[in-house]
Amino acid sequence: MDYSNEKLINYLKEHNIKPSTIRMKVLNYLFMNKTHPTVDDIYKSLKEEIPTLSKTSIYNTLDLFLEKGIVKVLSLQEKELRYDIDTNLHAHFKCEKCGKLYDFPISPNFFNDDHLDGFIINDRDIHLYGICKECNDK
Amino acid sequence: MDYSNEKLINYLKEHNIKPSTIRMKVLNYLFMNKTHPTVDDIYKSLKEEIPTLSKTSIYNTLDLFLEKGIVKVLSLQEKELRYDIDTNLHAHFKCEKCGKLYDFPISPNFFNDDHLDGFIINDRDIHLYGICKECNDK
DNA sequence: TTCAATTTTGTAATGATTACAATTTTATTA
DNA sequence: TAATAAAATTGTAATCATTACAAAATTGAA
Ligand SMILES: [Mn+2]
Ligand SMILES: [Mn+2]
Ligand SMILES: [Zn+2]
Ligand SMILES: [Zn+2]
Repeated sequence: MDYSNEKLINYLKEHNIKPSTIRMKVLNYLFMNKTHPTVDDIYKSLKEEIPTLSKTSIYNTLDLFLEKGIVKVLSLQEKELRYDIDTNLHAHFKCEKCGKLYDFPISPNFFNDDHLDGFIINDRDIHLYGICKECNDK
Repeated sequence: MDYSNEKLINYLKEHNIKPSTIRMKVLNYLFMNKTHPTVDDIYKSLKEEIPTLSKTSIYNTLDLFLEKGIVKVLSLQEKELRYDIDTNLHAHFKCEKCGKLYDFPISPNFFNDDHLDGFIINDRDIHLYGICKECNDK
């Protein structure tokens, strides 16, 4: 079930983003598909309901969302870029077999490390790679 | 002080890599510059002593080193790729001001997490971003 | 409705990486 | 040593995701 226009508009406004058709569609997609999609995933899916859609618009929209802090871009191995609507602190596990990207929680004081005294940490990427339980059980 | 040819050749042979001029030069560069260099860093530096050097050779060599497991490639934010001759478990801190990439140790059982029971972890990337002590003190 | 601002589109440019064939170097054999 | 084969290196062209940018469409105030 898609999000209501009202909810999407409010969410965008709360984050100082002027609502527009495409911004609402992309936001709805990200809310509905918490699979850490790529630019192409988003583009291909939305292209079906908006045949005139341009990929540049997806880039523009995601760049704006990044700037306003409502998405985070994950730089994975093999130059793979994925977008995450969940900007709260958490880590990721990428299955090398099925390609699925799993979330898992980490503690905020994960990095209370003497070696980093005096360092200001603004951002953290914790990416694990391997075989997920599901693929492993087969 | 550069590494001796003998040492470079032995190191390559130990890792099932046939020694060659360029492989030795790249390996020596990586041993001497533990700064997590980019392809371009390596290319530009070696180009000075080997004017005929082709960038393709750097790509070839690093791909071979990766395949044989003697380097690790770090996929950082902004699509930045850096090469690390230290393949032991450790984490990285990138300073957003000076650009320097710091190593810091982490414990092997860092990821003994219930959420990952049944998952096989083959590789870990822990990348922090912020301002380093040195930049911060200024 | 008119007009300006903003959004969206479409196309061309960019730039890092890759593919691949030609050349050079190295090692092997006669 | 010379001839030959194998491997390494080079140089150029192709690829492809992303970016730049100008044109077109849409929106929203006056
Ligand atoms: Mn996530
Ligand atoms: Mn390192
Ligand atoms: Zn899997
Ligand atoms: Zn710094």
